[in-house]
Amino acid sequence: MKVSREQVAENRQRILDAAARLFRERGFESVTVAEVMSAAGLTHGGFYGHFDSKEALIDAAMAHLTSSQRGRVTLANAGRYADTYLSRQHRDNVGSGCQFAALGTEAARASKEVRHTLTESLRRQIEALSASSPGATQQERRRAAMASLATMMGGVMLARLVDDDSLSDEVLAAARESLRLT
Amino acid sequence: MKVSREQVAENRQRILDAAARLFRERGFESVTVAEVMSAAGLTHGGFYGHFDSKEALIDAAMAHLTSSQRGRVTLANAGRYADTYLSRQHRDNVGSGCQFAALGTEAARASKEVRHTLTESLRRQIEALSASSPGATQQERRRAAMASLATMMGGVMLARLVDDDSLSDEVLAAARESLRLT
DNA sequence: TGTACATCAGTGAACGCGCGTTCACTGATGTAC
DNA sequence: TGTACATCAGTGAACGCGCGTTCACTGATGTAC
Repeated sequence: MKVSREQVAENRQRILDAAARLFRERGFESVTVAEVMSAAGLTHGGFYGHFDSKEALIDAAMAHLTSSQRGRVTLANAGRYADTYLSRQHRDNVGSGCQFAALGTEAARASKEVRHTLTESLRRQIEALSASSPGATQQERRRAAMASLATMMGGVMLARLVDDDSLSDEVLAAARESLRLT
Repeated sequence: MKVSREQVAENRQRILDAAARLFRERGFESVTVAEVMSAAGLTHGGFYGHFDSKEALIDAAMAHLTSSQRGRVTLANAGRYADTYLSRQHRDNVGSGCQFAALGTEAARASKEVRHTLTESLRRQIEALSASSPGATQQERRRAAMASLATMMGGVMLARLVDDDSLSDEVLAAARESLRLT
């Protein structure tokens, strides 16, 4: 049955929200189109009315996250952002967390489009974080921001893969500590 | 046809080498058992004589890497290791590089066994790097080592996913620079 | 504003391909004598 | 040391399941009058 234009737009958002959460939780490959549609309250057949392919959904979901998360960093200063990023809260909620820490190594092998989307997203995060990073020159602050992001993303990635809670906490604390010193 | 015991052992090593390379290059899920066997110069049917399942191969391949890479860090001091790790050479050769930078976000969702294998591998890397890390106490050196590893792994992960060569180089340089300051 | 009809978003069955896994078979190995 | 035979690593066809994708159909929407 046909649905209203508003309903179509809302369904599309629900598909993107579900995809963005499921992809972060379980990876691009092991999430099925049918699961995404079901999580969005729809049936799988309607998927291709919204997207050309699963690949296109991946790209759209990454872009959706980028736009919905824009501006987050600038709300806090660099140190506060790092503490939030390197928290147990973030580590334990991969489905609503940073797409780089959740999908980074897979994204490196993703389509040209996905990589481009994520590159632009990273660029914005670097710029936002540069503003509140230490350094005398713009380039120094930019470098500090890039290094901080690497530490944060690497730290959360490691904290998530480790199977020992105490080591995981140690990794988060060590990364937070090292960012406090910069 | 039956083959000699030495040949069996050599074949097993070839399967593990091929798997370790292919998994790092393309991820656990998109590499097929048949591809691994073919890369090892065998046919897919013989796979189950060596391993119980693809999952068991993933675990064995990660353990294989861990044991074959043991001791690498200790050969150089922390700074030299970081420069090598954060090199274009490493970034551009994912198939022979660090398993965490190549597979980290996928590994966080892998089996209990794989996560355990990687946790032990990380523990060894932390200990090896601690020895040449800055800090007055053992705990400070350990924390410095963990933070450095997070920066290195996050840096290479980001440098690989970015679709812009100059930004990718900048990320590597920024991470190297920040480790030089610690 | 009300009615008739064309449109089209969503449904669910079906398709086809790829992949992990199994299995009967082959023939070289290695052991018993 | 040489021979006969049991073992078993590897082969390649086949199986079955799951997933991305397609398609005929349904029925609510929204437009033309």
